[in-house]
Amino acid sequence: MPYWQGGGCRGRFRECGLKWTQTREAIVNTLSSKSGHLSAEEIFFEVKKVLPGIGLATVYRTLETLRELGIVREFDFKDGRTRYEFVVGKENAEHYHLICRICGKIIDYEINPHKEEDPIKDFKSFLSEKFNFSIERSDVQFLGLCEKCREILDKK
Amino acid sequence: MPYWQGGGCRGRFRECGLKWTQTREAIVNTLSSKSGHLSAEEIFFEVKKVLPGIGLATVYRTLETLRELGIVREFDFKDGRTRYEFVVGKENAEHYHLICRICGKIIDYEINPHKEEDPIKDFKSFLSEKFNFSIERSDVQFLGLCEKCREILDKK
DNA sequence: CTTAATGCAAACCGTTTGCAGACCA
DNA sequence: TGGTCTGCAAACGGTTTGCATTAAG
Repeated sequence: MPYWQGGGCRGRFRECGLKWTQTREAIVNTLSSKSGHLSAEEIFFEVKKVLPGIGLATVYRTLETLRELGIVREFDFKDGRTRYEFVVGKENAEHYHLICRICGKIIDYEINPHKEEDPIKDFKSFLSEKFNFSIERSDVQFLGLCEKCREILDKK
Repeated sequence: MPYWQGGGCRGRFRECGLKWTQTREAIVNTLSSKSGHLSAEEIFFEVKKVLPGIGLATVYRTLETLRELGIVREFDFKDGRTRYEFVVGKENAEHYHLICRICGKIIDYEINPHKEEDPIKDFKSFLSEKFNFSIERSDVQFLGLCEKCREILDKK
């Protein structure tokens, strides 16, 4: 059984005086098993398979709690819905996204802080110092054309 | 008279078979005179001072057109509304934003490509090559604490 | 005179909220 | 048992759309 089930997350909830319910466990399990960037609705339908009675509002409320606890992270890919990603086990990892403006494909480039150095670490230090600003997290997206869509465009 | 009024933008509109109307001119003038990151509603009320009969839908439709023409750029600062910025005259400039999570203040760090080199140019080249992806524009935001809010927090 | 652009109001849609009932500690 | 949490449905708010009218070229 993965370590966070009934473990890490449950403990974090309890420390904060929050209750660990089957609904919350189901949502955390979905987030941790499905990789990628899920929308609230996608999570809702996924959890519905296990708990058919779940409500969409509960998913939103749980996601907000999970975000406050640092268990999930929000992303906005400008498609009209917020997307969520499970970050337990990679708390300090940095994400960089390449988003294709044609097909919407998202390439996730992730830095494992134990292995590699953040490629824009120096730039962050520079900005922190220049503006006396404490950077807590970053949201770095590059928009453009993926390989396939560029090939299709080139042929036209 | 600034060069874009009845000039650059008007020409760009005509080239595309689009009409240059007083409404569009008023919106462009507002965008170019008010610096910063305006929401559609802020633009709406600003233009209303000159054209009281303007409708909010027209502002949205015009902003979409301006975005397609590359005259404005969209930003999402996670406050629930899209923000727009006039980019004529700084087409190749890169923007980096520091956003305070307490007061919402946005520090805009802009690179003038004629004077300075993009601080994350190498990282972009690296990603482009690694994923065979053409980066057209970037959206780089750092969230954290500004000087004042950190001082307030420290005193507590 | 033709076609695009506008204003209005209603629709849209992701998200939030109020509340009565259910559940965890 | 007491305080959360949940599901439901209604509300919310930024954005979009349909349509009749107006205005640009």
